[in-house]
Amino acid sequence: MAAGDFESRWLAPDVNAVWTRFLHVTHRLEHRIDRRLQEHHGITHTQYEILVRLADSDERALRMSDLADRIVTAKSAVTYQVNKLTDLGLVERQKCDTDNRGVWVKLTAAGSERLEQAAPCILSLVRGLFLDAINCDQAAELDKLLGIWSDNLDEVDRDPDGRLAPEHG
Amino acid sequence: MAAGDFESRWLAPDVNAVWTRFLHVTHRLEHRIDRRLQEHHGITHTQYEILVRLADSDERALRMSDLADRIVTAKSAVTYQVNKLTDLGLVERQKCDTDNRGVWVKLTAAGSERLEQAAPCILSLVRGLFLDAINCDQAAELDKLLGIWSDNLDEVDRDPDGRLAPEHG
DNA sequence: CGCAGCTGGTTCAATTTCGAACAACCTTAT
DNA sequence: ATAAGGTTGTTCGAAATTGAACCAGCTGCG
Repeated sequence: MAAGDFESRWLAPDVNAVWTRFLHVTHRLEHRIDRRLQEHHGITHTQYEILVRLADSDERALRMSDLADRIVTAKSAVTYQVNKLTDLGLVERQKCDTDNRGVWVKLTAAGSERLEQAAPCILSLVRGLFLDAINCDQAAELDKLLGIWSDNLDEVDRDPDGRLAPEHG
Repeated sequence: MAAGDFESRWLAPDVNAVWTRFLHVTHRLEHRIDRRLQEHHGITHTQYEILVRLADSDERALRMSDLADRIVTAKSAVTYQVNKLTDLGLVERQKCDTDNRGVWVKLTAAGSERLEQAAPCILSLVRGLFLDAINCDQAAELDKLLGIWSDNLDEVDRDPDGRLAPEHG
């Protein structure tokens, strides 16, 4: 088997190591944040992310689908979690005047408060684990990489099985 | 509120953006790989990862706990998935002679074959999405970052709530 | 030896996620 | 107007994940 042949079906060992490590680290990060959040603040990482996205938005409200896009889950999962958060009083649904199908999910005062309680704890964790390790240049570099990956994902979303663009065509 | 005060509780906007983007991209990647794997090869990403870890190991076998560490899930999830893979004939359990509690999970010929079928499909996706975007220097840089993050995670695992080392102590 | 404590793996109930199916509503074209 | 096609959000059943409880076997110390 030719070297190029090998390369085309498998990954070079070092590159493979980076990928494996990437998966491993992202999973561990996710896991650790989730655990900290649940133990100290009684909410899931998903729920926390919903609160954050809402707080970051104009009017502190977002549409269900918009939320689903931002936290990258199925719509049904958003319905499920918004129900939970509503029960907790951290979030409320409001009718959408311009679209009768639509629902605005809005952060309540209690939700805002809960977020402000939880955020420092999580942000210090994220800083300690993730951000303190990189300087400005590296952050910029990483951001650039993330941008490219994101664009690539957009492209794959348009053409999930890569039929349209066969090898640099 | 002083600027430093703000900084200590929240993240600077640009750094925050990197973190948000990181979460978003990693979730999308995960999601896309999972989907491709299920549609084309009828196995989950978790299951695929198990096969990969086994294939990468001496004797093409690993202990249950070892597997749990490598794919970063609860032990019970490994039990569940190994049962599924056993039903599919892709994996088999073997007694451990040195420890009667222990179980070796071993890749079967069928498992090996299935992995060889699925791998190119996934690797080309990973390449296209992730790896082609980075050159050697960037890969090295990323690997270094991942190493630091991993070390930080090790440290947090030893001291989950950061009581022992209060602020650069 | 014998017993306390630890580790490896499974079982179980509870939680979360997913995708498909669905109903309601918007949009566009004719 | 109206019919076709796309969106929005919910419901539902199936699958996956988790942590706690548990048993069995190892380890170390008296």
